[in-house]
Amino acid sequence: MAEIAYKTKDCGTCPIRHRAVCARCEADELVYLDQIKYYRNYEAGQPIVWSGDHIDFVGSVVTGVAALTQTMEDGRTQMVGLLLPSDFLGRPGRNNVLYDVTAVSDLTLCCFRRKPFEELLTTHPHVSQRLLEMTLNELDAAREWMLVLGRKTAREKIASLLLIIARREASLHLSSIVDGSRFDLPLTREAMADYLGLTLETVSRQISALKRDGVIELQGTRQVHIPDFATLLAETGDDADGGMPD
Amino acid sequence: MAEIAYKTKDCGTCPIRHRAVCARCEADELVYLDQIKYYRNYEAGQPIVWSGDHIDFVGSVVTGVAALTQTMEDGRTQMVGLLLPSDFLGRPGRNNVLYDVTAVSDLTLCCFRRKPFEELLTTHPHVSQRLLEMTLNELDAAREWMLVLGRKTAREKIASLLLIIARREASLHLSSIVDGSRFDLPLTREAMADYLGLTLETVSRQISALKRDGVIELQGTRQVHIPDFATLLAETGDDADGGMPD
DNA sequence: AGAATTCCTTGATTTGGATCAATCGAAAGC
DNA sequence: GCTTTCGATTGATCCAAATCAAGGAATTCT
Repeated sequence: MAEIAYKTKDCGTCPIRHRAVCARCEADELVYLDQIKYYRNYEAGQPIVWSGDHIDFVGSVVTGVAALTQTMEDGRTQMVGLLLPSDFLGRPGRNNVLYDVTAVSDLTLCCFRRKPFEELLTTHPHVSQRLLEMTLNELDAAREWMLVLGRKTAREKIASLLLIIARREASLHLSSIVDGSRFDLPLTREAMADYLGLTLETVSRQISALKRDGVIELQGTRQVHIPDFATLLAETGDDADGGMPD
Repeated sequence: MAEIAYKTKDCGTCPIRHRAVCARCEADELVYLDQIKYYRNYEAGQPIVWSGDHIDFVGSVVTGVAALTQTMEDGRTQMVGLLLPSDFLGRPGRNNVLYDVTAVSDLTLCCFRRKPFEELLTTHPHVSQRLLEMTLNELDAAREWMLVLGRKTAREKIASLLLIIARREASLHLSSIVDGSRFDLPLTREAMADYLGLTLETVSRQISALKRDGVIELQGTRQVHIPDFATLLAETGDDADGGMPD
């Protein structure tokens, strides 16, 4: 079972605290958030909540990876959300979860009890504005994902996923030496298949093909090195610019 | 080109005005919204904005259907948003559009100039809370759509789309005699294909198959009658309950 | 009325990815 | 050290949907 640790220490990647609260709030709000904040730790593979469950917290990923998945009656499953560090989990105003949430790797969540968090939303407008911004970003990501699911080939799907992960890795290590061109895949082949609407065999074959063609290099089965981002980008089928910012 | 009509009359389905503003605001806010509100009309097939364009308004669909689509270099396209009456268009805080937006049928938008609307968001917190709620709903819809794109068969995809449209139609005529079991498809076969990640031939074949099997009835090519919702639901592959509310 | 266009249907063939099946390597348990 | 387990790889075969192709029905244009 998940160990629940009540602490008040800072969690480096929490976007609510750091961007919405710290940046613009007064000290008393920090104290308030600290009072309703706690940490949850999960091991790789553990379920966090099941679809339909009551849920009394929201939170964000501090370390590790969590996945939202939907399952059909006959067992077909599709991942519909991939939560990396700093991503937000949970939906204010809803009591029940619509998706299965599982820890894909070892995972630490920074959680807030839902009721007081919802109160904070009504009393501190910029928190809900920050949440709106984050949700809109997530919607944009979901729509890019739809293009991947609906129209890309297996090879393009794999290339797209590798690029997404590489970029996220890079953004986590902004100020460091790491360039994002070498990283550990946080997903099994099966999880990648669930993300991309493929089978794990096809994922394995396409990764082997990309390796054979020199687009990526592998150390063991999980550590990826991208010798040239442009080559990988060309394999995704996307435009070179990929949507200009603001 | 789009006719831009400056009017102040009420638009029946605008969720910002009716749910977020009318329900909880004072009269002066209505006046303010009226000052920045105007209508745009488009004919079926007309583009509204292209990906990358600057956009200076947000708004919501009053009548008709609009689509957000993404296009790859080689012309493959995927619809990533289907906007029916009462759906919101545009992203506060972003100057440029990420998707092509087109009128699928004749369309009327109720628009607000973006800058004053964004000011309203900061001065009237419950508007941004309402917008958050709407965005979260859209994200849920996007995630259900991902399951459709990633894991469903062509037949299940068609059944799912028909059910989505039937439900939306029904919700628009809540208090009327119409039961949603008979409606006009607002989409061409090609638009349905773009929605579902299929070709238009496959869409046509599967619709013919559902008709042959008595799941749906057709009057001409667009008017659909659903004799029994349970039968159609069974064709979607979804759970019978389909995610319980709250 | 006839021609052109748009939307849809249906048939024949191909193909990319699923499915079924065997094997391998690394880590964990006894 | 040996076995079990879990994740990954690779091969052989199959099938659902794509592709290629021909027409049909309804609407608009001339």
